[in-house]
Amino acid sequence: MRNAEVAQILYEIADLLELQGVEFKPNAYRKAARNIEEMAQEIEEYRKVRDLKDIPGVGEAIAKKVEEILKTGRLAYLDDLKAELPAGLLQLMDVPEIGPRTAMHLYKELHVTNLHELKAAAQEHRIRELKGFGERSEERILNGIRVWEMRSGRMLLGYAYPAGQRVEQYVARTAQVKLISLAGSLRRMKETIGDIDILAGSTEPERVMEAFASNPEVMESIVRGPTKSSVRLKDGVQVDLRVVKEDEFGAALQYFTGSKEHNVELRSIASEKGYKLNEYGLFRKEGGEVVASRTEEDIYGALGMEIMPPEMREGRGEIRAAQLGKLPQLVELKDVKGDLHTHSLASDGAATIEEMAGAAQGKGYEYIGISDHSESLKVANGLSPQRLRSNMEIARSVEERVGGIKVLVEAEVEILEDGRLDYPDEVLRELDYVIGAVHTKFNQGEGEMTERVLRAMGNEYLTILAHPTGRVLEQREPYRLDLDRVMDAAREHQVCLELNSYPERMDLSDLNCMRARERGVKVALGTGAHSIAQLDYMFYGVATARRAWLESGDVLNTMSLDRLVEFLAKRG
DNA sequence: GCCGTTTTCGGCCCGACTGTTTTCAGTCG
Repeated sequence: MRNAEVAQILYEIADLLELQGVEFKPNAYRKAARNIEEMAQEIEEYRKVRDLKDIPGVGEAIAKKVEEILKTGRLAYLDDLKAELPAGLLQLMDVPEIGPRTAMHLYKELHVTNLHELKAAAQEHRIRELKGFGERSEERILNGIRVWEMRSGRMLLGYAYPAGQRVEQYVARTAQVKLISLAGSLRRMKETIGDIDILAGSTEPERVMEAFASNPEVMESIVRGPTKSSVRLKDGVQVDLRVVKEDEFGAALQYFTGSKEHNVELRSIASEKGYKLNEYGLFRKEGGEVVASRTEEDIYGALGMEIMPPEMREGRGEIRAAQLGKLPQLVELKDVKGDLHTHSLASDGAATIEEMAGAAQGKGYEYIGISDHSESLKVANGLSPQRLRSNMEIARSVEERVGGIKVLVEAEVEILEDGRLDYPDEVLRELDYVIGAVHTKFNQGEGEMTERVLRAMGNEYLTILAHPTGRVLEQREPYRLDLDRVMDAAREHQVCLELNSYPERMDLSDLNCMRARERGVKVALGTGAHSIAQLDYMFYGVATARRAWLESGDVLNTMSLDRLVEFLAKRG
């Protein structure tokens, strides 16, 4: 059983307990679930060598339950909990504005057990008759259902970031805005974003709120207070704006950047030190005078630690590292010396090799890898060996014409159903390096898929495994693959795992990149760009690498051209 | 249910906003 599946069961327990009005336990279960979900190792392996109680948040009781889950694949306790309440009640809590209290209340008073019945009850005006509810609450619930029905999931970072920047710049034009920043999960560069958070510093919040609401991209206003407003943009995404005084900006930025787990941890440290931390500042508990508030550096500094980049603030050990002065030197965009995965007109790209090389040179890259698809991927106009060779010649001549950039000729080679590569070795040998990728037969079983990928990695010409889990965010689950074995093989054969920066992929994920780093497997950054504009996706790939605590030395293409060539020669 | 250089028992982050309230409960982030 996978860590995510174990965690899922614990999350479900938390939701059910919360529904029953049980205090504190839900959070205990969630904490344990989250730590299991994010473990570097499969919990089945972990159990063999260590005590489950060594996992933070897992004590006597949860350890026993996890044992039961791992042994039997299910948990009697969860079955019992489920038996006490209708299954659809959990679904109610997915509707914005409906929490555990409201869900339970509606169930007890109106016998509403699922979304369908909730909608009917609201439309028949039965909710407004309840004590504690009114016309407005009923409308709010109906609106919540509409939003729930409309929303297709979370927004991808690659699209949310530009949207956030647009709104930020719009608000920033207001004269009363002295300081402004993106905040929340967008500032932490999470791969998907629930809503966009923006923080402004100003002494005239009403004017800022006015400007915010006047943005032509705004469809409706959700809440409007003196310090907090929320709107929904025409494309459905929610944007929250907070306005604080300038000298509180640092405290507020820290607070609204989060994550929740990071903040909870930081607050308890503040409390241990005799302080109280909130969005207005760090205060002494006794007397209440301000200790720090103006900048984030001041806050973290007063708590006895270095400030860490927003991408790290996920409550994954960064606070401890900061206390010890052992924060990593995260990789930066400027460290990247070239894009290792791009496409040209020859297969399914939209630009010529010359145009791609010119754009790469304009970015200050030392090299670019042109990796068109291999022959069997017909939908992408995959190249026959003959066309591949003519592509190589074009690349050489481009190199001479454009100058100042090395064009590496490679290919994104299909890993066939049985793990063979789509070109014979004598063709692979001619390439500067080889990227292997799975684009077909996603539905193989875990054993079959793992063997397929391992066999391909055993090919001496394979340098990089592209988008190793095959997921497409919000669309397709990763294929069934034993990633632990793949990572072990990657280390053994010196194969690099790709962090494909295409917003829909972002594969490996931040957590999987962390696992790669811990195992000493190098990560190769590539955009999979099909056009010149998409070369910019490198920015998001670097951000994800930073979320994985990767340093420049963990990433293949921070190498200079000379070192890269040396590295490739050693392999092939 | 978990956890501990203030605790092995008694805590468990904290504040804004909304709606239905005469002082607060629920939700959200």
